[in-house]
Amino acid sequence: MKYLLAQNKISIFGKEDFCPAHILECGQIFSYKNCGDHFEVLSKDKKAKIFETESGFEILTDDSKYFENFFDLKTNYGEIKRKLSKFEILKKPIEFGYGIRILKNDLFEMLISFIVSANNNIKRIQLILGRLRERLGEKKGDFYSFPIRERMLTVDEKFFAEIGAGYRAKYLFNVVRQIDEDRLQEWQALSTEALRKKLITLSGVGPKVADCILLFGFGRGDVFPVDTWIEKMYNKFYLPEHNREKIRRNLTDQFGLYSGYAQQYLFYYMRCCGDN
DNA sequence: TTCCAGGTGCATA
DNA sequence: TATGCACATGGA
Repeated sequence: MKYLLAQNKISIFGKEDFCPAHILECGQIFSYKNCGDHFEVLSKDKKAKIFETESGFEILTDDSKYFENFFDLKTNYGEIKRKLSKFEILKKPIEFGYGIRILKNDLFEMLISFIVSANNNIKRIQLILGRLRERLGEKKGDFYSFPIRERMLTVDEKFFAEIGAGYRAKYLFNVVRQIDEDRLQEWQALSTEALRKKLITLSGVGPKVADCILLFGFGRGDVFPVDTWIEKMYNKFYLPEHNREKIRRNLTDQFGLYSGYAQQYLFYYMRCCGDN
């Protein structure tokens, strides 16, 4: 995919490997808005607006370098889709979600966001994270940044319950006392398995949340987060199985280094047209 | 009213 | 190591 980087703008040429609706609505990010004629995306303390043009898309932002990495623009998704299309089960999902790209989002934001996501629905996750930004973030013009860890250390468990986190309030209160942004960055040096083990030691982080952080933050394509939708998919298209660890092992065995990409096409397809 | 949502923690055997 | 239950909340 061709694109051009300017000071305040990224121009995307072509629409085959980049679709804002697919990228933002496939459940890997919760801080975005469909504004009708454009999308708005928030990541950390930054914002971008995406407009469709005749030849592709334009991403308007103060930090085009950040969003070049965020949207993983250097990776060739045409090639990934070609490789994965060999699997019969992925043909329709890839056709359906052709414009998906796996984001490289902020690590701390992913940690907090996916702890909130556990046993929760996407609408409510968005609501809770929006309140978190408004209450603890910094005002940046017309939006609020995602709060930094230091700011989250200043509130008690009750605060997280008040913004709607429910029983996950305790996890959030604990996890900001276990970890900081610097430590997360350092963990990038670890192997996926070692990193996964570290993440699972954190409060509110189990196998599924760890895999989401690995995929959408650390850019590890060799993980396959198994949630309720993937379990449904597996039971429909593979075998009757409710042990999520077994499902995970079988799917990572099948898709290897491309597990995370396969997972996103399948997840998006199941959520949008699970009845077909 | 009950079920479900991008599950995890903890007790028990 | 494996299984089962409790856990907030709001929409369908």
